[in-house]
Amino acid sequence: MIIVLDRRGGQLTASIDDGPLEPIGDLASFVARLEREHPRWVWDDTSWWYPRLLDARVRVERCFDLRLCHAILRTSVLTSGSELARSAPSAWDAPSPIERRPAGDALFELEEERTAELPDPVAEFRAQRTAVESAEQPGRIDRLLAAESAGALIAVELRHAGLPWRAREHDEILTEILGPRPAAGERPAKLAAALERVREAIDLPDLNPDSPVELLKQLRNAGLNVSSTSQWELTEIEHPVVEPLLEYKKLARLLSANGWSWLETWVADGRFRPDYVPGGVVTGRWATSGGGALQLPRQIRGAVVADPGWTLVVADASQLEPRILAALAGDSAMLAAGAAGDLYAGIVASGTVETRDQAKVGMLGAMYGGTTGESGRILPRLARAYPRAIGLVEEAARAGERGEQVTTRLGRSSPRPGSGWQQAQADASGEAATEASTSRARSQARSWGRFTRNFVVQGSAAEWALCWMASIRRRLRDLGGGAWLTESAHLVFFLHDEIVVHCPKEQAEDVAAAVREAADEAGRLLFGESSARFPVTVAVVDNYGQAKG
DNA sequence: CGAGTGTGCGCC
DNA sequence: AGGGCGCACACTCG
Repeated sequence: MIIVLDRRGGQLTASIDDGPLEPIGDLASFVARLEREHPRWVWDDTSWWYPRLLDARVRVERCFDLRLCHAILRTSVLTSGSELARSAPSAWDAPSPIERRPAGDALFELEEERTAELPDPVAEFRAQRTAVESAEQPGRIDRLLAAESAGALIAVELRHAGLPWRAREHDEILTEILGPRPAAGERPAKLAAALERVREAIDLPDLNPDSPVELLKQLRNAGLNVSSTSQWELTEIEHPVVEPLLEYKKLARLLSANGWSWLETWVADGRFRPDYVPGGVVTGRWATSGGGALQLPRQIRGAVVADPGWTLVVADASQLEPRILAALAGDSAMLAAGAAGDLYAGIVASGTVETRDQAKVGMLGAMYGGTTGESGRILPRLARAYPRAIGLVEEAARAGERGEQVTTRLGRSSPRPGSGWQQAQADASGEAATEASTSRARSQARSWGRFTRNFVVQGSAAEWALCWMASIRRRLRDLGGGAWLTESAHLVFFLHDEIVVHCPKEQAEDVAAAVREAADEAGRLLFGESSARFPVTVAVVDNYGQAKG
């Protein structure tokens, strides 16, 4: 059963299995009643519809998020011949139609106006189905649309549930590292002490360390040969100011990014609720807004504490990206290296490199396009041992340098380079080409090649993660046996290749098993019965800080 | 005064 | 000459 929901003009209507649009009355009771038939709900934007349903304690199993699916179908090479991809940009291509309203901000008029202008979801759904059917392997892109849409549901559920957060533990961590919370406008004791040592070391009592421009000037005055104040450059320098300055920067970073004001702004009622943005990154990874949820430093993860009687199941996929690459390429030698356990250890065991760190640095360099230093030296050895895997990323890079698109396992394609890029390439090969324009074009081409090289791996890994999470969600729901979302095991955090489940203690073992089975299922969804393995590390802990990452 | 830009650093 | 982000802060500009 397919049910398309429409909210144009502020009027809620529904079309069931291609029937006419009819008014639905109360949204939550309508959805709750029909959900028993296991329909696929089709709507313009999950982030508009689903929070309302969850607030009324109504969950749905599956949906198509037309806006997210539209973005995929417009760009994918698999559907590039379709009407949907060839027509002019429409309202469906508009960026982020819904901004979260700060509490108490009355933007009601604005929203009314917007609803009136929304495009027709029924027509859009038909166009999308036609586009999918036109694809060479419709199942591939259809799986991507389903996964992307499942992700949209999960994103709203994550925010609804929130990440359990203890202000008291957070404060203790900050006090331990920075000293007690100071009065407004003052530096915490340990930060002030580090600054004092910096000022002594270069004898500048009124140095302002928070201004990179001034700091750089002063460091150069003091005789340090640096071109920036970044830590990677400072660590190379032998000077008494370096140690205290790096210490200061570390503490200042914690204070400004995740200090007491962060806590007051983003944590309420014992929960941290960021906005997750599925499809927020071109590669298909999620973005977040509000509180920097995807950059939570390890230092403060100890503030994530399970409720009494509950526990956290933390799971991350081991060496996900190189495993994805091995599977994409069907590189049997690399698949074998990952078969026994740690993939990097397997590369060492094969005799390709000497240490685990070399294996890791070399693989990361291959996937990111690193050419210098250690990774550049190791790459030739990897290329000899794993020609298919390394060949796949090299080919993706060459395609990008030619301005071509590349495509992930399930069919998300990289964007075409912008007009500026194409113009630069054209200029460099034209009559009036100069040495400068040629070299600029080369540099831009290589840069785009590094992007497309990484796109296939990062994007396919993001697809695996979506499938993994969707499977976890389904399994947790079965475990819950009818209990409401937050009253049984549920997802509370997601970080590219890592998830956290909050569950009653007695469910922990079942949850751990579900998470592992879901990883196997995700591997099959992407790669069928390949020999690719996707092991996950699972930890059952009281607080997130105890899970080793 | 707010908007926009650059720097630096947190995460994967 | 290393991919993808978001955020805070300093700073500039209108």
